[in-house]
Formats: sequence, structure tokens, C-alpha cells
Amino acid sequence: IPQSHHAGTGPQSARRNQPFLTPPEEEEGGGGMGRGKIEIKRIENQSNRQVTFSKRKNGILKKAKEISVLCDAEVGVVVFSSAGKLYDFCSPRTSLSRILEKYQTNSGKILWDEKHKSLSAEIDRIKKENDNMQIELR
Amino acid sequence: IPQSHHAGTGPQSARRNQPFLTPPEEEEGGGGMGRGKIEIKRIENQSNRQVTFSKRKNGILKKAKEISVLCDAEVGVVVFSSAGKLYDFCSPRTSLSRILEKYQTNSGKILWDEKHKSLSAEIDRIKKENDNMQIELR
DNA sequence: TCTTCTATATATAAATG
DNA sequence: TCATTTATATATAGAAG
Repeated sequence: IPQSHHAGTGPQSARRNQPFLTPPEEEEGGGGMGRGKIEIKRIENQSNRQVTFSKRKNGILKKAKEISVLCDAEVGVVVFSSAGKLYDFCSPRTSLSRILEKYQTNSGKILWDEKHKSLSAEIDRIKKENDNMQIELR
Repeated sequence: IPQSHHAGTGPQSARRNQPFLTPPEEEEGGGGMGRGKIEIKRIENQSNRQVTFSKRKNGILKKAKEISVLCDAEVGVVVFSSAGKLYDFCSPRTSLSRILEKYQTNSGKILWDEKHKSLSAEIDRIKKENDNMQIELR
């Protein structure tokens, strides 16, 4: 439902949405867009923070989907709001699991330390036991 | 280095960057931005695909950083180019590992089935070996 | 491949329902 | 809390080097 951008069709009662009367004042090279320029720092007002989160979260998920389709890229995105609600995206034809597997292989970083370490430790422990028994057997 | 937006200061030899002579023609509601509207479908030309990937990858990582700061959100992004190169972002004060741990708790999905299964299988195997030896020992 | 340049398309901050 | 509107700020497609 595109609005006509010209004057209007009658005695406009709407004069809301006044344009800025003062120039933006140039903060710094952050990001943001819209009516006024904003600084990239924590939004203190909780209500505004939530609104901005909701909008930007949608934006990122959309961008993620777009790059995955346009560029045939594998993308995984996980976002938690400050309230702890989860949102995520994963490119088609794969899974977060597979992407993360690839991440580890590629980066050398281990993502699941805890569980992984405890399992690995158990293996080591049992193997040692095993070795001792082999020695005893002889 | 902002350019002056007005005519210029001499006999312009530059007449590149011609504006569109034909209206955009309205494809569909995808996304994209810039000179022409593009459809959200795989870019077949490899060179263009790589260029677009590079630009959009930077865009997403920037957006991820911004939302994490502005909205105090936890964000993890992993991107692989179609050539297999890895790029990632993780919000400050946390780690991908921690984010993924939270993801699993929150979504109920297990991300590292494979690895876990293989490690668990190894443990079982070794334990069995172990048991057999114990029996032999007696 | 990377950078710069710019016209255009989008994203989004604020204001308002 | 969410949807709409609108002015602005950004992102980025395409062109060129």
C-alpha cells in the first residue's frame, strides 16, 4: 500500500512526523539508520532496546537468508535477546550441527569443551586402565 | 572524503555511472539494494557472486556487532563462503561455545550428536575390551 | 581480488496507532 | 506489545581502476 509522496488530497490534518530541524550533528562512524543517527552503544531505555532488538533481529535473519541464497554460502546465526529469548537461522540444505562441525575443523577451535572434554577424559582414563591390565596379563 | 554532489568544477570528462534510464520494473519483495534491484536467487556469475559475498558478509558481521552492543544481545554468526572460507562473529563477553550451550538448553536441539555419539561409542568399545581382559585376568 | 565512486534500494529510528 | 508511517541513515549493485 504505497502512499502518494506528494502533498495530499485535502486539508491535511496530519502534520506529525516533522522532519529534523537541526542537522544530525555527526557523531561517529557507527551504524544505525532512520530518523536520527544513533551511537552504537547500549540503549539504556528498555522499551526502545526491545523495539530495536526486534527490528534488527529480523533484519539480520533476513540478511543471513539473502546471502545464503545469493552467494550459495553456509550461514548459521544464533541470537539471544537480553531477555533470553532465542532466534536462529541456518542456511537451507545444511544444519547448524554441520556448520559447527565445519567451523571446528576449519578454525581448530573446539566448541563443546565441557562435554567433549569429559568424554575425552573418560576415554583416557579407561585406556590407561586398559593398558595396566594388559601389563598385568603378561 | 565526501564528494560534492553538485555539478562539478569544470568540463566533466566523467560521465560514467549513468543513472537508470528505465524504471526498475518491480520484481518481487526480496531484498538487495544498490544500483539495480536484484532478485534473491543464486548469483550465477561467479565473480559477481564473490564480490557480493564479500560485501554482504561484512554487512552481516557489522549488523551482528551492532545489535549485540545496542541491545545487549548474545549473537553468534558463522559464515562459510561457497569456496569454504570461514568468517565468524561472537558478541563480547561470551563465546560461541557458551552461546551454543545455551542454544541447546533453550531449543532442546542437540548440536553435536555426531561427535558425542562417536566418543560414546569409543568408550563403550574400550569398556568392553576392558571387561574382557578382567575376565581373562581371573 | 580489492578499492573507490555513486545512484538506488533497504533498513530502521521516531512518532504515532 | 505490535503494526504503520515517514524521514533519514546505511548498505550495496554496478561500474571503473
